[in-house]
Amino acid sequence: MPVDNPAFDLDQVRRHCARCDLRDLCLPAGLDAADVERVDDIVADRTSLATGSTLYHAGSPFRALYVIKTGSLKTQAVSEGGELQILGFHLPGEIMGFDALAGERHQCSAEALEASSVCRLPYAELERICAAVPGLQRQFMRLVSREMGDDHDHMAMMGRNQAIARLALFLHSMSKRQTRLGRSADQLTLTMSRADLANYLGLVLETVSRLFGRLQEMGLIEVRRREIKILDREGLKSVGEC
Amino acid sequence: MPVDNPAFDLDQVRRHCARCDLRDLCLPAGLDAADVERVDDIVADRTSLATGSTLYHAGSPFRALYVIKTGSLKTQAVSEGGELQILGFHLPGEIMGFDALAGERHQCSAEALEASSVCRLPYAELERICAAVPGLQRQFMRLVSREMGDDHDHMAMMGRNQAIARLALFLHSMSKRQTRLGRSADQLTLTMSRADLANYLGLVLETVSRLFGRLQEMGLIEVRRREIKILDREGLKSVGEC
DNA sequence: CTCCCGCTTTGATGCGGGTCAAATGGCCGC
DNA sequence: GCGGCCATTTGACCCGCATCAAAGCGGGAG
Repeated sequence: MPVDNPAFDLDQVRRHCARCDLRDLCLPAGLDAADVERVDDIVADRTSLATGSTLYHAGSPFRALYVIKTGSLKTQAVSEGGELQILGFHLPGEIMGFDALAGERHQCSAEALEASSVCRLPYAELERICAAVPGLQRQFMRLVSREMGDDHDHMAMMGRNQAIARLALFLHSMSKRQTRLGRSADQLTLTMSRADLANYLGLVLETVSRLFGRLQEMGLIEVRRREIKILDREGLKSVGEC
Repeated sequence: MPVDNPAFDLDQVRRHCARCDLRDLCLPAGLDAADVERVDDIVADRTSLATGSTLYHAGSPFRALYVIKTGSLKTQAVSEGGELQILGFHLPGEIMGFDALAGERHQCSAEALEASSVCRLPYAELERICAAVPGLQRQFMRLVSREMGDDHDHMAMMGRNQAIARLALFLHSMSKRQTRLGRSADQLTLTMSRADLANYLGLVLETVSRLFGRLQEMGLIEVRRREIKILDREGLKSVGEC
């Protein structure tokens, strides 16, 4: 599963939360140096994932949580009837695998949308040091709570029954999430296919494609393949309100 | 907010997780008697809620989590454009308020669908004893994880674009959740209005009403107002698969 | 460079479900 | 028991999105 690249200075990438760009977004946020060190110690490894490779499969036993370091992933569940539903797209600093806790097994699969890397956190050890480091416990809860908030945004989006409102809301929420990472709010690089996006939004891919066209004609965005530039944030927001 | 009824033996209802029917579903699950006692001690109060009354409002500061003891509630969020989205229906044993942790404020409102009661868990104290009681920490995580799983079920439902599949999936998942409570799997008493249900499913209420009719004609369920009897579980399941 | 394959766009058509409208039925207060 | 109100059902119409089909477009392999 881990992809080693001997030509690369692994030590720089693999170790030390203290030097990670995401430290203020991730578990170490708010901890002092000594406690960051303790988190650092339980990170089992920092795995690289190629595009399309799977971090975990639905049904496999739960051992660890993952925090995304770079790249992006999608989570998806398959119903008994074989219907696939994409549950979310996940960006750096976000925690993954939490829905497995209740049942001891992963409830969905996670797949890399581009070359990505994640930090693996064996749950047994995380649990142990959470009890010892109160600030970590709190920050962990915040991350999980943030995931839940993202899920609620997703639901609110699926609730709109104008298709164009869904797409507008999606773009708006992606833009908002990008800013959490310190990236530009107006320049999005979508890493998922139109088919993935359509599934996520509860539409078919042709509709999504047409709607990108419509939003562009309206002067709200500029589309070039998966590169999206937001030209009129307010206008986009109002389209999102049906 | 708390409704006192002096004719009722409060002590029996209000205190003692040890005697609660939900103890195996709720936070005390898996704890020994001494630890259950410690959980008991931090339960600030066991509040009664009348139909339509609000447990917490979106935007209000976060202080406590709640576990439902009896009855049912809905959570809903209002977008900036004033659009309302029902995020979930919540049954006894489920934990509420968790999505507020990330932002210090409640992100959605919670309203009782019928006469209900909840146990209030001040978060600061819960955090404190979670660190001290490892089994509690774990069970707390399980409850939160279960909430997340329910949210994912909701998304999978919204993803189906056949309206009748959504309703069938909803009925199926409610039935499943009922069984967690030891209730009959085939007899549902819906506590939400058709309008609430429609909003939850991303449909309009007329459509929901017609679909109940369709499912009844198909011999899969029996509808009488909000009382639903499931006649053909397998058939219902296959309708849910589009 | 060229071929080929998968992703994306664009077009034409039909139907499911939204919308507007009105009737029915239960429940509560009086 | 009666009247009024709100929840729910039922009906008619029409639009938006799914469906089916085909044409661009870009990127990777050779």
